Amino acid sequence: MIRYYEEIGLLPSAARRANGYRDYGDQEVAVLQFVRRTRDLGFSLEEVSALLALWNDKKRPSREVKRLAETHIADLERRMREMRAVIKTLRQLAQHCHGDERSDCPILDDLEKPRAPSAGKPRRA
Amino acid sequence: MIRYYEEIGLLPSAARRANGYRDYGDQEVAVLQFVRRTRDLGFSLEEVSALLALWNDKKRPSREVKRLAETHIADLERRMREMRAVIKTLRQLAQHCHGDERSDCPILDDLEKPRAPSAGKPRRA
DNA sequence: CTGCACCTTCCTACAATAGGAAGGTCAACA
DNA sequence: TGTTGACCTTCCTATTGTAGGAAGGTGCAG
Repeated sequence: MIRYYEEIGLLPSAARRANGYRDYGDQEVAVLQFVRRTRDLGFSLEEVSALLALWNDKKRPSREVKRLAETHIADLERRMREMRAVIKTLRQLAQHCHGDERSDCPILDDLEKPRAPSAGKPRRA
Repeated sequence: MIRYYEEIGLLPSAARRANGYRDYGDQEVAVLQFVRRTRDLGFSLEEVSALLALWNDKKRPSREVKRLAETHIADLERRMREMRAVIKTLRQLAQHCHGDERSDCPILDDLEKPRAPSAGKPRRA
């Protein structure tokens, strides 16, 4: 993955030791940790790239960082709302299903119906 | 996408008209709607495939359908918990950031720190 | 010396979807 | 009648990140 990050330009090319191995010092490790942390917080690699740039630019206004973070939060919140609606729908369906030996099943009956649940675009939230 | 579903065996090969075009009757359209609906509810193509099989098997016990649905619900709920934790963390970070011309930013300061937020595996929920 | 654990590059696959390129088909319209 | 335009067809590539195999090099410990 680190090699991939390097390849797409998210990370600068690492320094090499005499044997060709990548050489990571404290500074480089800090960058890698930064990337992992931002990834853990759900930022896309593109957003991580932007955050790295902001991180490296010691004089940028904090407004820019905050804006990026809030855009991401809004995105996560939208996805969470969609997810919540889906869960609600599914729970209702499951609730009405006997779940025993009988073959009639309101879950499948409902899935036949072509209506949409909530939002349209993102299928897998 | 339909062509892809056909290719991976999710859907049976569609009947063809004289000119080679795929021919969909009411039954086939119902299957397509079933797939779209299950996709909208966040089931993976593999799960959709299983649901289709259950749908086609008129004599299967509803228990099996319910089990599949509940497994999926549990999965969605897990992902939602992770998402909620991430959002909470991000909101706290954003809250302490001035968001103005000043360059000091607690968001970036925090991102340097290598601790993990909650779960480990799924990065992009 | 040998084995083993690492590293290197290159390439492939995965989940799903989107869309371009090149070509065929058909109905409508002047 | 001819042509335009909206479809369809297949084939191939890109996308977003991650995972891992294959083949080969490096270096340490026994």
